[in-house]
Amino acid sequence: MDLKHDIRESLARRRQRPLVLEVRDALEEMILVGEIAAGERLNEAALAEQLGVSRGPVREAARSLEREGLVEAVANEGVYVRRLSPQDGLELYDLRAMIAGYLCAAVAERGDAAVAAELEDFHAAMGRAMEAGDEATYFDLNLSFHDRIAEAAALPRARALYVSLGKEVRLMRLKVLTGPEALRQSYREHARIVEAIVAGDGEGARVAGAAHHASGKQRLLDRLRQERGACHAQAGHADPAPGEGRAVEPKTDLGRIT
Amino acid sequence: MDLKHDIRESLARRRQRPLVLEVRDALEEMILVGEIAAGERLNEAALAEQLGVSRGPVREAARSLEREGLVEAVANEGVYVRRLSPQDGLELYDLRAMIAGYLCAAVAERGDAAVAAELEDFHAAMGRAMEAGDEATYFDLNLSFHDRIAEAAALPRARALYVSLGKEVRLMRLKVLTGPEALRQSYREHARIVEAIVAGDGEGARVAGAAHHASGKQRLLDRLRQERGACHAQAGHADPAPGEGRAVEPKTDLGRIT
DNA sequence: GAATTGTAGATTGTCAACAATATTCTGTTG
DNA sequence: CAACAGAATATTGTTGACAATCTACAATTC
Repeated sequence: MDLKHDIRESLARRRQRPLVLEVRDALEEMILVGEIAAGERLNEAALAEQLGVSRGPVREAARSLEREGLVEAVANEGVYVRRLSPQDGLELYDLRAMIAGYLCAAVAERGDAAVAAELEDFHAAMGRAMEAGDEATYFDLNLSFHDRIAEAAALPRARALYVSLGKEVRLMRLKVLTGPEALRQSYREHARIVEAIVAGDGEGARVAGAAHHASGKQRLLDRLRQERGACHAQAGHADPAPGEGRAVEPKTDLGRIT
Repeated sequence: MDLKHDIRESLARRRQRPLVLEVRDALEEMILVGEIAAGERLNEAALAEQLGVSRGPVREAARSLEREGLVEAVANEGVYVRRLSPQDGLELYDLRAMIAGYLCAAVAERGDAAVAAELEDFHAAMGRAMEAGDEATYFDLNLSFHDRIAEAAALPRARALYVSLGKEVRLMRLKVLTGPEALRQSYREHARIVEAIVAGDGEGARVAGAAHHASGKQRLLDRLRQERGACHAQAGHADPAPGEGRAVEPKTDLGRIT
């Protein structure tokens, strides 16, 4: 209900922002935060009422989110928060790795000393957070670090893609950057990236950036294996044929992907 | 006007396809074909009437196209067919090259003999078209060839991205694959791709696929230089400071592309 | 008792009207 | 004649209502 307040307020402040954008942001947030779970349907009327708007903007926002890959629409039935299979997740990591490499290379080749210094500062701060064992701070700084690179590359399409894929990844709701070893590894990889950028080594930056994300993929793989194992062990419940662990089709079987 | 007929007809045939999808396809076609020029505004009411629907579905379709990068919306003003700067075009080619490489590698590593054989057939047919100097046929086969690869890779997100980026590229309306030399070069590069896929050489396929698209980018660059040269020669009009040639104001001087 | 058909409720699909905003044209003034 | 103010017009933003469709449940039939 306070969401409604939020929207109305920001609406009053700046009338030039169309409702559909507010609604899109609100829906995106709900989805990414898990307030609307994966596989769940978005009820237009309910959401419209909750947000204090009519259904039109909600529908438009949903279309937007559909193209971005956060939801999928089924005719005459509704839009569902997308549910990612492990394969989908791995594919997303691959794509993100490639684009990250592209962005890092661009930053390095651009050779902007100010940006390089800024990244070094970020890296130093992350080092301190790591030493202090402050995972939350490290996590935030990590986000900013990569955002800054994406921005500094001056490649708008690639940046948008990178951000968008990042949101999609979040749909899996698997925390991958946890534990002191993971942090340490991340830190080392960041060092490589910063080094290459400072040195103006485009190819090196590409490789370092891609490798960094690839190791994230590796941790995801480990985590998936571990989850699958735990699932089997703790319940042994009718886990439908391994490799088909997608489940929760919106309705018929339009859902199963794998 | 016959578009209206088309839509109504297909609507009557299969009622399960929401209007917004028909409208989206129609708009996309209009844009890609150039019926609505780059920089032009999409008039909701006019389009709605032309297509025989109300403005709701048109608006939804526009949002969809916006996320795909074919149009950009300005608040209280309208949505405009996106106008690509040369930089945008080059960035699109880079992204497409990376993703193409990723797809080719996946196909090669999948090692599906039937797909490999199919691609060899395509390639042979393209060779015949090239010998016959039949550019149109070569062009179509080229499309199918790459579509087939994208499909066979079984990477849905990457494929969607590849297709989407391809549409964006078309916004530039620059024919890059023309002339016997270009065809011959394309054919040679295809040969490398097919070779690597047949051999199951993932890394080789990636490199070959990326290189193929990179040479497309090179041709684009040449073409841009040539256009710029011609433009300067014939008019010498106030070309705003090179490096700032991005522009893309939807309103004022929407018109010049470089 | 199981399967099937019919009906009621809920939800999405579409539309047309109204409100808000931007653009254009015209008349006035310096 | 140029520049500006203001009205007229065109266009987008938003809404509530209606139609079409689907889901779930109950009654009926074999």
